[in-house]
Amino acid sequence: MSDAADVHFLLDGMASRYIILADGRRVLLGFLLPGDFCDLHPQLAPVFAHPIISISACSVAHYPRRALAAWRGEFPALATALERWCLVDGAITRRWLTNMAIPAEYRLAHLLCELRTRLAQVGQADEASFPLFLTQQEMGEAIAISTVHINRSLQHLKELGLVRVMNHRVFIPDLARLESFVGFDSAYLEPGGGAFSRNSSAAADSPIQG
Amino acid sequence: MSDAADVHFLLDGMASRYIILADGRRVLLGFLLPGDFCDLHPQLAPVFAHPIISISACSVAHYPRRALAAWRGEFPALATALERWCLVDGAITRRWLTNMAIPAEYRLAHLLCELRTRLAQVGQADEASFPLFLTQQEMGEAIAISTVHINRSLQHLKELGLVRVMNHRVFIPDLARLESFVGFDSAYLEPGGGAFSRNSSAAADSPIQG
DNA sequence: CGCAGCTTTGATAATGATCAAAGTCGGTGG
DNA sequence: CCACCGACTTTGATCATTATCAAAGCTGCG
Repeated sequence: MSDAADVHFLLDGMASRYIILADGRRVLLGFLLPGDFCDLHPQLAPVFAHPIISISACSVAHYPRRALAAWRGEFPALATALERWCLVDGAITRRWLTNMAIPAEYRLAHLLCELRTRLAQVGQADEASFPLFLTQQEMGEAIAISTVHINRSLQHLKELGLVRVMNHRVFIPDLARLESFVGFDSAYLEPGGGAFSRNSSAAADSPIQG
Repeated sequence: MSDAADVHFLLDGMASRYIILADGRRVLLGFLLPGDFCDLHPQLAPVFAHPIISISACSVAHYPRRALAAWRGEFPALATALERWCLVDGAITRRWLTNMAIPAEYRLAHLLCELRTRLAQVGQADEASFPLFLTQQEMGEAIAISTVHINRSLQHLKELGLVRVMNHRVFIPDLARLESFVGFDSAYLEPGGGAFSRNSSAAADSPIQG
């Protein structure tokens, strides 16, 4: 079907970039949501490619690389879109890295905030809930936490009344409270957005700022 | 001197991108070595900028952003260089993220391997040694490990005979052994390089592969 | 029904953080 | 030249977070 020389673009579903460690463990390096380019980078350097798995059923569009390269000159808007995605992708990765310094429970809450915001950007989430087809094991692989500990962290978030989960859907009774709990600021996900965040006052004990 | 609208380019020294957590801790998100662009991204989205500190005395060149933008069309090679740097930068960040899943000692060893390779690329390291002006605290901030634990991990690497440190210089008695210890593969740092790694056989117990 | 995959729970172990204090070293001022 | 100071490193002791192991409950599905 699709050629290795194509560029892929996720239309629907959820996928993830990953890497396998020597001991067999898998590390998820990011999630791809509808609208994201799957493999932009490899056009310059195949060696950078990370394999991708689908998390839920996905539909994908693919364009010949050559055409894409040509379009970049012809349609500046496309070039901007590509660059924009590179930037957001990089910002997300740096945020994940930043979050490795905060405790498991916060990292999990942050992941949920991030996914909700990104899904909302593509019309698949609102303030109160969003679909999530990750297993707890996959969540663990994404934020470098054992499955057992994910389970306990999630339970604690539930006990705190910050989230609820029902058949593959996360419910958030009070989004502002959840976001303030982790000090979540969506600025890094909104390159077009203003330079100032809405979420200006995080809780005094929330682990992130900046 | 330099205008906020300039693009900066590190000529000499070492600098680091960082973020400050709510509890005051600092997280280093990457190191900038000679030849690296300091703040390419912000031209599209100021909100993504992470502050930068100099680790050692640095010299920096700055170009007006507008000129750079213009040059991109005019000189494809420059455009390629910029993209190349974006890719390497992203690859490094993803590798750091990957490494958060492996134990402290390996993470530290990996950082040393990475810095050596990058410094070698700009003629500031050879197989046996390289200059390093990081304090142990800064190393800890880079790989999310407490200062005390960095000290102990480093000591252990010394005991294993993998590294030695003398006045701001890291000595590596046997580079192949150190790299195989962590399963270090420099492919992600060499976008121009072949698709296959030289370092094909990592030690059976090394924590990274792929 | 019964299996497979996922979640949940309990118990124990390991990694790494934190706290406190002492030791080293280079530089600076008297 | 020496004493002191500040920044960094090292050590010891204790604590916390998180991993690991093992087993039992769930749940959807063939």
